[in-house]
Amino acid sequence: MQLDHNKIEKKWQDYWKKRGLFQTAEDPKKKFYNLVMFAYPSGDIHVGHCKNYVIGDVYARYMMRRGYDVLHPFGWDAFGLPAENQAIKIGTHPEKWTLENIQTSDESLKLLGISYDWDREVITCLPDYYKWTQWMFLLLYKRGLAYKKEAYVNWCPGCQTVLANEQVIDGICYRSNCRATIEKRKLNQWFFKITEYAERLLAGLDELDAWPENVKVMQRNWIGKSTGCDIVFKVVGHDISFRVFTTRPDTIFGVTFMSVAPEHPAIDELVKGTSFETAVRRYAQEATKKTERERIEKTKDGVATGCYAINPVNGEKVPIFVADYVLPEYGSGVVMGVPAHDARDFQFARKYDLPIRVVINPPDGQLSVDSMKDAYEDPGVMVDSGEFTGLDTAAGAKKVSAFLARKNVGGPSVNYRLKDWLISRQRYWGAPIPIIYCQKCGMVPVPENDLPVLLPKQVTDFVPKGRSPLAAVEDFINTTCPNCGGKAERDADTMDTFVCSSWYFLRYLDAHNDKEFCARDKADRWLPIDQYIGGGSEHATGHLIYFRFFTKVLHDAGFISVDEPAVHLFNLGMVLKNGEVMSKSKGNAVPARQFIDKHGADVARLTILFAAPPEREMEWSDEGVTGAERFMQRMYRLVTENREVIKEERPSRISKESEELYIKINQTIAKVTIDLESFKYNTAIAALWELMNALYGSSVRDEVFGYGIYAMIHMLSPFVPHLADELWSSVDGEGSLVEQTWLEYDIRYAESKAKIIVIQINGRVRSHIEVTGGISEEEVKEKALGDERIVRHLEGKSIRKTIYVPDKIFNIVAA
RNA sequence: GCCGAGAUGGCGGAACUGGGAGACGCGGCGGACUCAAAAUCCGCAGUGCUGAAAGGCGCGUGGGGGUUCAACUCCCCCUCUCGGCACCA
Repeated sequence: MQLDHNKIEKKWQDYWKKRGLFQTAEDPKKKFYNLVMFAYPSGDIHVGHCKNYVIGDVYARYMMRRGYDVLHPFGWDAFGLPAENQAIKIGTHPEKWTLENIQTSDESLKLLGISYDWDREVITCLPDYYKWTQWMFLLLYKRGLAYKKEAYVNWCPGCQTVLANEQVIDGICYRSNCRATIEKRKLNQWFFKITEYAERLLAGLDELDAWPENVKVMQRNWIGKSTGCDIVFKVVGHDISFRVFTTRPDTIFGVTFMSVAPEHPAIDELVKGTSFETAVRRYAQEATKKTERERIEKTKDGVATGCYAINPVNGEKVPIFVADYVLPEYGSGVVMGVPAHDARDFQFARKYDLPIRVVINPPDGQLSVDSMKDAYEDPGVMVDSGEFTGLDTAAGAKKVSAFLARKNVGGPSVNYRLKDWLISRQRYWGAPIPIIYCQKCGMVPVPENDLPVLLPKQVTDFVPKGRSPLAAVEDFINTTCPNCGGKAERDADTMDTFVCSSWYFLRYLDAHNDKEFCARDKADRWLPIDQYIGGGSEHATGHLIYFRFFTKVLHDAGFISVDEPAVHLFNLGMVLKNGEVMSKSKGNAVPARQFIDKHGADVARLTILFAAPPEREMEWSDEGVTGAERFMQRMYRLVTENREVIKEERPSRISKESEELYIKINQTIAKVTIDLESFKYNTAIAALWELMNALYGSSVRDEVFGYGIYAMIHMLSPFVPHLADELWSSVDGEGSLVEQTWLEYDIRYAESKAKIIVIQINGRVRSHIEVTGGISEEEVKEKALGDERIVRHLEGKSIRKTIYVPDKIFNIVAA
């Protein structure tokens, strides 16, 4: 009797669809929003992609059986560079390529039997979606959170567009097919003011108890809060003062120079018309041309400006340098140089023979400048610091801050590493930025009624030339001003696709609404996401910050009541093949469709689920497939060969010889239930496998045995739903198992009656005794000491003491 | 450099709150069925020494110390792997 997976799977998928089992309840009594991160449509899906969907599906189906009204949607993050690059390569339109990919992938996904509510599918590149992406832009614009500024930005020469900070990894483009070294360019670009939410994004992490710690740590690092103090240095002979940030105000008496970033706008004025001008200009120019990496890798250097600044605590004059180790984007782009207590300043001072002044001593010693090989950066005690001498770092920092504040030359201050999110892109395949430039009125947002600003389809030249291909589309660019009706031009840039993905979870709630991105009552009904199943930790400092940011903005604007999007987050490990991440471009992808065709969706599901715990990386191997296939066949046979004894009632009478089997059944129900709730699907399946082995090995074919098979069928349903429903119907079960309440175990038979108590001597296992029912410590001791092997081992030794762990271990300490 | 996660048989991986390490699977070996093979079913198996065998004794969760009657689990030090951050003042 062979299992015909193709036939069975088709049958049940059709049935689920016909019954509308996965259509979301309009009026949920017990809602559960189960969300799997949506995907980029890159051709067809492979088994590596399937992991996310399968794991999300197991959870969704389990929650359905727990009586929840589950919302389990899917969609496509459909804008983005690969479509455009493909268009350039083979001449097809990005939209065509993308929509075809989506269609193919949808078909494959449906073959997997995932319980999606397909009616809510969202596709971000379609106008009814990106209309609302543009609406989001306008919302941020109105709230002062979207702005345009000229700044040094990350330019990817490969992609011919600017990138957000989050998309630059080690100075390299984040796109795996690009990996070009990022350059700095001064350009006028759109930013979202995520920094305004830095503190709330940071503080909110403390409330996210059910997020993995590593993701929270990564976000904290990314936001990079430091507390310190601002200090104002006046420049001698100029009407300029620098407000510098430091985390170590206690080292203020050790300042011997200042360094200004080469990008700093004040440089011009400092050196104009002086003998330093040429050298400084040249240095600044060269420095700005360098990539971030080049700047990091070279030794610290700089150039004198001939100007001096005044230390506000002691009135000392210190020279001002331009140095490219100073970052223009952090703090004010100016730092005070304290060589004795900062490694970078130390290097710089040694190079230019600047004075090094020790103002902090270690708690238990004394530093001397001559013998110092490195800066002393740890906390210590202030010395040579006027009235502050003798204070330790913590107290000193506080006192100095307060002193500066009192004198109105600085004071306590906080800085974040997080930078504003650069969202404009010089590429075609994205949502157009809904802004119009009027010669008379200036920058004018597109009125909401005019949305969407449609992406023109007649474009044929997608080759990036440093500006958006849209700039060349006259029909698109030329428009009239919504204000005055005069001649005007549209913004030619499109938005970062991370903008599209920052709010997609809201669109699922009301996917067909053409009046709002989502009706308020629907948002209130379904938010927050109860379980977010994330693709991997690479999203920790990108998408997972952005969508928190959007949630907070929409909350502040009164559109949703939550201010964190997701309660639980579960991050999955990737699927590898031959030690590398499975992907089409690496050529190691196992196409899902092909695999399902040959082995079936349930085998694919089982292979994925059993191979490794979901959060860990898993290596795809054919050996895993063999096991899964065997499991399916054995289960199928178990049912077909014993159909007449399968019973859905708990056994009324438990005979002596089937008692242990009944206990095993109940233990399995308990174990599988716990594991389902905590995403330990691999051990849940191991438990099912054990029960199956026990059923195969059972010598009785009574009602306990029959109930065991029944329970197996039940428990299989989240993991291998097609097989489970097929078996369910073959034993006259009604409908689909997703409609059946999850099994409860019989608490009276949850613990094995037969116990083995291990007898140890000095912690080594020497023997064991078997007991059924209760036994007292005295009895155990008596039996243990009477045990032949124990007696032999105790020869010539005396018993010091004994330890008894009830029903488990009896340890004799002897010497 | 800093932060986080991890290292367990030939392999993927189990092990509650400190209580028999190696569940379950793959592969392997032996047996049954078969003319034979596949499939299937049953059994064996961490490793060393010892024993004809049943068994016995030792060693074993990256390495080294420690706490404990008892350590994969707790503490200290070290090595390696993976991920993140890193000129952030």
